[in-house]
Amino acid sequence: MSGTKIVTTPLEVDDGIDLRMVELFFFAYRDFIADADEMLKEFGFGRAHHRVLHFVNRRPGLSVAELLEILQITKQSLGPVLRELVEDNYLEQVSSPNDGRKRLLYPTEKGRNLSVDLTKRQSRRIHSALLSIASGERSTIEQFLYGMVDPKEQRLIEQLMSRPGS
Amino acid sequence: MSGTKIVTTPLEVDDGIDLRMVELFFFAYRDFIADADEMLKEFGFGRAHHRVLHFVNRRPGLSVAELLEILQITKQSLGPVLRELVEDNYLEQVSSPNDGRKRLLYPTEKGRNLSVDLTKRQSRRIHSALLSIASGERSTIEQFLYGMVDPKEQRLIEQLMSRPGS
DNA sequence: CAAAATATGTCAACCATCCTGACGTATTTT
DNA sequence: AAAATACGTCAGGATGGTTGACATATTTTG
Repeated sequence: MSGTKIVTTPLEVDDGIDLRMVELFFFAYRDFIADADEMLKEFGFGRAHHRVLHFVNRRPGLSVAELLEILQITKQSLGPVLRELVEDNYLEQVSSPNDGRKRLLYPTEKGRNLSVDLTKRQSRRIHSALLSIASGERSTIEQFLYGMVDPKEQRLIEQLMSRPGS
Repeated sequence: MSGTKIVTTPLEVDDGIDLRMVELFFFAYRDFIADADEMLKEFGFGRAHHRVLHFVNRRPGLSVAELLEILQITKQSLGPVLRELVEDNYLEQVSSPNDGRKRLLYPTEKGRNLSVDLTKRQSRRIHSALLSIASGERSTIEQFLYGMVDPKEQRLIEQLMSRPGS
């Protein structure tokens, strides 16, 4: 009854709601991801392929289990994606010499090139966005983005982004 | 043959690839959107509902056609989403007094409240990310995010983020 | 060495969210 | 009166994820 009355005033910046930042962040990401999506479509791939390609390139020799852990998806979802990437020669699977059960994932040169191209495109957008910004303030942006990550996850991604770990 | 050789060296920051920024941006958005997703799930809603709710709150009295324009989806995709939001009393549809064909969309108080709650949560994350940053540098972040948006779209979203235009 | 645990792959069924195309209806414009 | 517009809806399909169950190869354990 009373709760169903309609509201005619636009939602505005108040109550400490940082509407502007929320919307900017949304639109910025939308266009950022579109760069890669567009390129992937030409290859008949989707975002799942992109993520797999990226992390295998970041950590060549990853096992399937480790990849699932990072991506937080199920084996059954990964299956087709992995198969396609291997069939089209972007990745290869090699039985681990230490533990024959494990299939280690490596990019081919073709896979490395695609990964680089995808990242380069996204990187170019970032670069041009940074042009309008004083060179010393780059670290401010990094700090902000890092601060947006869940504190629980910060250590994990720190690790992921740094040197290959094992 | 030669192109299928496997690569064992990890992808690193070089060739002007801003790998760190690309990954930070990805993880930052992942957690940013997770805030809203989590809350939406409790209501049985998805991201499509979120976007509709948001823009109707931003511009009460929007027509269906205008909404489709903003969301860049089809009428058929919007259909079920709109129906659910209306059924559950988050939105109402009112025939336009000027043009009876148009159904203007308004949030109910319930819809306004949910929209505010969703945005507040995302805003809180932004706020805490900004805490570690010198107060004067907020505009740097804004400038960066704005610069990430397609130049073609910048005017459009500028307009969307400012006053209701119609 | 036999049994249990692990790593992976695969089959089937299901669900959500988008899509295109076609058509119906109410309303307004010409 | 006819045409165009705004909206809704029905049918069919693609994608990308899910869970459960089961098969196989390999390693670890008792």
